[in-house]
Amino acid sequence: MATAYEKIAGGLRARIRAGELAPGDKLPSEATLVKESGKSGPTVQRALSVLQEEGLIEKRHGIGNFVRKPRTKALRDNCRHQWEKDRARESVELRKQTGATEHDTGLEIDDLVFYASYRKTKATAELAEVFGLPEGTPLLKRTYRTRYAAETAPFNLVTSHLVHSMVEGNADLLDDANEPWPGGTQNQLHTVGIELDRIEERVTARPPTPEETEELELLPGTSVIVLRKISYDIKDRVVDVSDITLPGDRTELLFTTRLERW
Amino acid sequence: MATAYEKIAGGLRARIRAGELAPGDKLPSEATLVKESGKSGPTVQRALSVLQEEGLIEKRHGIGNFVRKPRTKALRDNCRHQWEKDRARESVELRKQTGATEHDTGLEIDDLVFYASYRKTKATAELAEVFGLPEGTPLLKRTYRTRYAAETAPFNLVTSHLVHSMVEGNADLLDDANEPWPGGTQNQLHTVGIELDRIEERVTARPPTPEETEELELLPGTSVIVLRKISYDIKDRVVDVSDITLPGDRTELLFTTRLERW
DNA sequence: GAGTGGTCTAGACCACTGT
DNA sequence: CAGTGGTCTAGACCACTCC
Repeated sequence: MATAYEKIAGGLRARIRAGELAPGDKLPSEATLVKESGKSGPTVQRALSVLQEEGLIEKRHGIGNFVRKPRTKALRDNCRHQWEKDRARESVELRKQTGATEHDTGLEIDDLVFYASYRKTKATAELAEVFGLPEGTPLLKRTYRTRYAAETAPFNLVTSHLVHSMVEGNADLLDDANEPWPGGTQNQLHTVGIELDRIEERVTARPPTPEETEELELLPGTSVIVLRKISYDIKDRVVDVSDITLPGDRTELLFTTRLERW
Repeated sequence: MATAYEKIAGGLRARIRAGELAPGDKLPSEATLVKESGKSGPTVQRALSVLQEEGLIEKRHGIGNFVRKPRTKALRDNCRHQWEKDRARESVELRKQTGATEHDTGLEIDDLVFYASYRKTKATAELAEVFGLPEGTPLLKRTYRTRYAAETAPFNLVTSHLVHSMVEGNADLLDDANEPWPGGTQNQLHTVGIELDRIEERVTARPPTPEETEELELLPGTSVIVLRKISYDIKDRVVDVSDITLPGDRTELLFTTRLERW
């Protein structure tokens, strides 16, 4: 401790936490901080980049440094799975009205823009183990991007894997032109006689890769939530393995665990 | 784009991803990189600090820079709640054997070291809203640290809030000297006639604060998972609000959602 | 053009690690 | 002590934003 840049960063951090510098406020210019601290430009910049990595400030080139505002978080509720299951056997008309994402966000379907792309692949060793199938088993790999119509960045990156032999009975399921599919994956599986029993979701967090930063338009000082979702059918087979990347500053996951009564 | 430090970082990142530099391997020394790149020392250092923030490398002062190894993750399974509820009415002897944490990690109770500290506080505006009670309502604030006996850093930071008037009927519940309490919070609540109906867990992620980095002994380039756990009793009252901070590189949360049959 | 942040250098000096 | 990374400077020059 007590390096020059840590002192400068610590002073500013204290002022931000005390509310003296409120979210949205402009920090003193770097030139000012150089004068006040008596340290060099690069040292002041280092202090500021520490605060940026902590997610406390946002640097805007040519404008100034600002206290970062908390972003409103989109909720992703695990009741979405039961909700989607309930609708999987409804009529097309009803299913067309809204999907699970709209259910979470409370938005109309027109507020969302949706991209999907399918590809046939073979199971890697890692995926084969999760599916409990031999390496090289044909899979259908599906990638999705969903974003608000009003924004440019998607709010998640999704890669889903289905077992090819389980879904090839319905040729419509192999063509990404049919996305967005009314009723979602659970309805798609229903068309080939698959009913889900449970969904496992494994959650962890890490700093974003440069590619994720790019695609999700993340600011420096943001983490990503990484979610692996595994769907089991009523015969206890793994039918879908999805990897989902979510921006940590814009996402909140909600899981409700109901307990049996005494 | 295509700045000097980005090029150097990009080259090393590519070599790491290709496996040419495997986890645990030592990177070329900074002096070597200066020669190879023809750039200055600080520029090379900047490239390396980018990779550090991404969690790709680990800097060891006086030794070298190394490709970071993935850490083994402790699993936190939401079935722990039902498991804890089932044990809440068992005998003391049985409850003493293991707690929910041991259940998750598969460890013996002697492998864990446990700290707890209680304090009486008043509800802030934010907590009051979650509890659905007036601001200033007396609460029992409990902070916990749990760590492996073999390690120095705790694997989580927990702050739990109970409504004081709900638990003061049993004086033992107000004294942190009684921790670790066999059977955990659900048994504690059982002693004052409270049965839980469900648990809501809200999960998000962000970079750690300096204090969290310190307490959890996090390396630069690590995120934290922030979990707010809200416990509802069978009368639909909020009885516990806990905030839990977990290291992103050592933790995996597992949530299983069971679906109703058609 | 004035103001602000971003990149980069060349080199000094300090601190930690292992022999 | 040699090797390696960490901090810091003084100043040059570039890039973006706003007026």
